[in-house]
Amino acid sequence: MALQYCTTVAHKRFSVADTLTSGQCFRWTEHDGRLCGTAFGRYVEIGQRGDQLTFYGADESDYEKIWRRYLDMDRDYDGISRLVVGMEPRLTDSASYAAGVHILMQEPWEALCSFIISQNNNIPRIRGIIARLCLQYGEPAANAEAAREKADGHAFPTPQALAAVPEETFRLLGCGYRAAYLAEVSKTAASGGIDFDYIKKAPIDEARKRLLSLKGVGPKVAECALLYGFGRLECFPVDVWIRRALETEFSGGTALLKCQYAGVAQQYIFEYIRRHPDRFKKK
DNA sequence: TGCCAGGCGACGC
DNA sequence: GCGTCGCATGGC
Repeated sequence: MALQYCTTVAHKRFSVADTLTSGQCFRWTEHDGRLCGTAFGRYVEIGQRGDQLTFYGADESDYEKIWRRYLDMDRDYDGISRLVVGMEPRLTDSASYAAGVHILMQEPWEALCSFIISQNNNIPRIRGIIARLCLQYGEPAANAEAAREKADGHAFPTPQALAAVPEETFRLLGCGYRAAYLAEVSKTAASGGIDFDYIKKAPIDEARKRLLSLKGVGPKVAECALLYGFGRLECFPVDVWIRRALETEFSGGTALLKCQYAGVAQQYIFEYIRRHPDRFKKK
């Protein structure tokens, strides 16, 4: 696609591909070696060569205002990695595998919906459902005229847009039994019943309590939304894969689950599992 | 073809 | 509080 602007920045030990395909989000697509997607209403294609990142379709202001924060570029991940490995030497290898993974600062509403949809579901199907929702109900990104026909050129639908969608339509889009959850949470959010700003900065157990009060949001979905959508790096989502890893590799327990950067440690474990799936398949 | 999926709510005890 | 079960649907 012809994109009018591009901005290049350098960043050591960051991998945009590892970050955007590490299970934190379900929207980015890869075309011609670039990661393509929309967040905060802007479309971008991100290419990487070594430490050089190029944001096609983004000017410097877009990078500063959106992508720098979305990709969490200002945090000291080297320091966090050293801290995590210091607490848990068994994570040395996975921390190095996943050294380039940052925690995404996604829009809270998108993260919440995405992980409601993700429950008891597989990633290709989750991606399909979210793509159809965005294409049907999400606004096209203002800077991506040519991407209008594709889901990755659309914003995630607002609570208001989804609140107007009948539950049955969510079913037709493939949501299955999660359709009821999505319909209800959309109505709640659209009527102001979810205080996203408060959840961002509330004491963590209070933030958890708020999300757990929503139908269709259990411990796993709440932890994912908090970690990937509310910037709460102390959260540690436990899914079936992580549970298996904890049972096999960390059966003696680990202090990491309660550390300030538990979510980063979880990402290291998750990345490790992804690279060695045969070790963790269900028996 | 079945089994499984980045789980949750309802229910019974 | 804890264990069990049903749930929609498509990928593999």
